[in-house]
Amino acid sequence: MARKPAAGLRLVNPPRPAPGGPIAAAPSTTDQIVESITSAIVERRLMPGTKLVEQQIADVFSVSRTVVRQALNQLSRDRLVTLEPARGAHVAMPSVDEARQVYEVRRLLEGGMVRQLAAQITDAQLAQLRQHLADERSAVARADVSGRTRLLADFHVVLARQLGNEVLAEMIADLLSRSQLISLMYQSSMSAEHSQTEHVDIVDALERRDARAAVRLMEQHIASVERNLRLDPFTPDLAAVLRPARP
Amino acid sequence: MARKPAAGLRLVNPPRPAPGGPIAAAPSTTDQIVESITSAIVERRLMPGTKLVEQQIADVFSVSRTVVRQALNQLSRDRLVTLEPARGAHVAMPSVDEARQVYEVRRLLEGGMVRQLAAQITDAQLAQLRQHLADERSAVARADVSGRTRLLADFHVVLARQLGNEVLAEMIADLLSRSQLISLMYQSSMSAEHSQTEHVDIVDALERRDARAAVRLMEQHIASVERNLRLDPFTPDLAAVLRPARP
DNA sequence: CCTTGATTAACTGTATACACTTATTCCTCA
DNA sequence: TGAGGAATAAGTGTATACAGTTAATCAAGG
Repeated sequence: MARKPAAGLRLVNPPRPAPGGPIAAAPSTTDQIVESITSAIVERRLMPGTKLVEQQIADVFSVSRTVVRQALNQLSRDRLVTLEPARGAHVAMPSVDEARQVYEVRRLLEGGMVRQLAAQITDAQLAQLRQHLADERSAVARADVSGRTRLLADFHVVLARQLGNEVLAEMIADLLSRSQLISLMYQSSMSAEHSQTEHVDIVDALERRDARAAVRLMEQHIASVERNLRLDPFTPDLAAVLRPARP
Repeated sequence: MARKPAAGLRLVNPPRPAPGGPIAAAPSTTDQIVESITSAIVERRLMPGTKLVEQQIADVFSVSRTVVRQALNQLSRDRLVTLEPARGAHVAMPSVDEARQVYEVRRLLEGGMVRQLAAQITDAQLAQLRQHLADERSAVARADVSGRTRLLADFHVVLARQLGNEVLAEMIADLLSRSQLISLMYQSSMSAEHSQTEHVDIVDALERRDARAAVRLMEQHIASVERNLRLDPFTPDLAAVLRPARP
């Protein structure tokens, strides 16, 4: 590897964005790295099993290993990377068991969530959901892969937020990122169109304030996502799973 | 104010002795510190709001700040401590809103959990639950405060484990530690005896394989725990909440 | 040619150094 | 006396150094 370009004298301004506006919470350098690696994983630029060498990442972001280690620790708590003592960090490879458990918890949580939401949703919130569905549809139509993936996942978080429960929303967001890792690892055959129409059905049920139907549709939706994974224990998608780690 | 007498923190547990028994996964130094601080918080030796100075903790455990910072980062992801940039770590002070949200999620998750469990629980698992109830009763009888607190919380995790869902079990464990912080912050008036008998009722329903009753009892149990908090927004327990961080 | 063991390189884990930020102390002056 | 503000102490954020461990390389022997 070539020598590092003299980075020792950059004491002035690291990539800190201007703190001018009504910012909520300035994202720390660590958070930026977490975000960067997370999206790299979810957008399949980093395949499951890929080794994440601290110094390499540090060079990419022009920071020290200290910061990178913090980021990797956070990612490991999100289960997106695994840390083995003295062996380093790797993009996680969730097992079939773990996959099933994640979807089971999601059915539990999100089923209960829409049951409550059906009882208290407002017209303004329904309008917000309709808008979200329109965005989804448009992303699907434009074949905007990363946009539609994000929107299809955000749908579930928006529902949680509408319950006014940030604790729930964060848990679901965590489960969703794990779900996305799982679905890329097990090569989901689910079409985005199908997911999108199921979302529409759920919102329709919510609009009718039909709790029972909303729960049933949400559970079916998650089950259908799970069913479209290739979870057959004997023939996981080896090509995708074992592809040599070369970004 | 007079100068602080240097020893603001009394964490007690210095390095843990060699793990003699069956090794599961060698707990790293960081994990030991996380565990130590967690139990200090849950057992009320560290009150909400207490500042956690990195160097002091490092001295207690004879490690460098590097390790302590890792531990504090983990704890902050568990929401047991809050991290403010350049201002340090403090034992978290969950808001009334957050408290309500945590219990709402617990009702959702644990209600669904016992519903499923009622449909599939085995006699061996029931025996394990009975044993756990006996342990609880004995700890309550002996007035073993920290033991009974732990056992009453573990009951919920045991149920999750019996579903064979480790993902669920970990989520519930996280929610429980947050619940414990909440209940010590808002001075729960709930008696351990009452909690214990409610646990018995839940197991009874599971033994009858009565899913509906089990769900109802679990939801009532969690609601009753929540109801016994002093969550009145206008008169939180200021004495406990605002006590200057001086053990 | 494959296996095995020693040597070397690469990488992680922890400690330490130092810059920068926040809190405290203490002096000055109204 | 008390408010303001510079000086100072305390504490956090990041970089770097170094020890210990794992993985890779290569040599020799079966």
